[in-house]
Amino acid sequence: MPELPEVETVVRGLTPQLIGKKVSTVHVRQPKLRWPIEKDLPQKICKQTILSMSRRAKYLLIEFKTGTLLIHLGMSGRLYLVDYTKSPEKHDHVDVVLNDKRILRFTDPRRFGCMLWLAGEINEHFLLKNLGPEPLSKEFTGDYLFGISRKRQVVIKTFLMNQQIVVGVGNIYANEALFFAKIHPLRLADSLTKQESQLLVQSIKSVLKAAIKAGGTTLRDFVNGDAKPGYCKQSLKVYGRENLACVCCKNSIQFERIHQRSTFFCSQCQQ
DNA sequence: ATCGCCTCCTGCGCGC
DNA sequence: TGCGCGCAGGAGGCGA
Repeated sequence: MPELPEVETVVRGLTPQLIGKKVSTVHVRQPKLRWPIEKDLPQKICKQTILSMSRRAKYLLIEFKTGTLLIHLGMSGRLYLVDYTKSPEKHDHVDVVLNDKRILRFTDPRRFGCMLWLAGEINEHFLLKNLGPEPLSKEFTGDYLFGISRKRQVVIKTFLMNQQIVVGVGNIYANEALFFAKIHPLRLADSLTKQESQLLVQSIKSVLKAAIKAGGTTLRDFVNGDAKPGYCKQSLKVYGRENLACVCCKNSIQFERIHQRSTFFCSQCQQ
């Protein structure tokens, strides 16, 4: 489900609901996630008050006085509030029960997500310390992308999805941003000109901003915290549109698997 | 240091 | 209707 816009949507939806709430109890039904949930995680956050909530890359961060709860939604994770009377279903792995009789519930069928307790300086944590800049920040510029891509012999699409280069760009938005920038996904990172780098960075920013504005992209059954369907499949210009007409030149959209990931592009528009 | 491949896991849609 | 197969929004780890 989640790339940056989806995670951002979840954070924005949940933050006002969670700030100031106190954790009553925590139920961990399935600790086997991407990294196992530590046995003492419940006691770390019980009786503590949620101070704030934020996002770094595709990680959700819930801050308490003594540390931070870090959550990643993986491919299929969801984090949402339910009434405490709603009984858990098959993939509802963690319930954080709040003092207002609501439950912050973590559901993740594929279990590629994670939930970790970080004490102290979070940016030193191994999952966070090597992350690249936020795509919507002022540090992410055409000059930056141009510089960091020199001598890099990886195809540009894979390069964009490398979280050490820039965070938050997943498979859908990598496809979309390359289409907007008219850059072929199989180009080597090193081959981009400065001008193309500028255009690509602008494309990434505008694609992500539009998706955030719409509340994330809905594929299959994803709904955000308010149960709004969000940015829809119809807004995507290339992703999932194999053999359909390019919105720009009417040529048919190509499909290719690049590094095990579905890639869609217009071979006429994207050079 | 960089790159490519494999892996974790379940659900779903498709073809037979 | 049921079965087997391949694929799905992520990303760390390993060997070359």
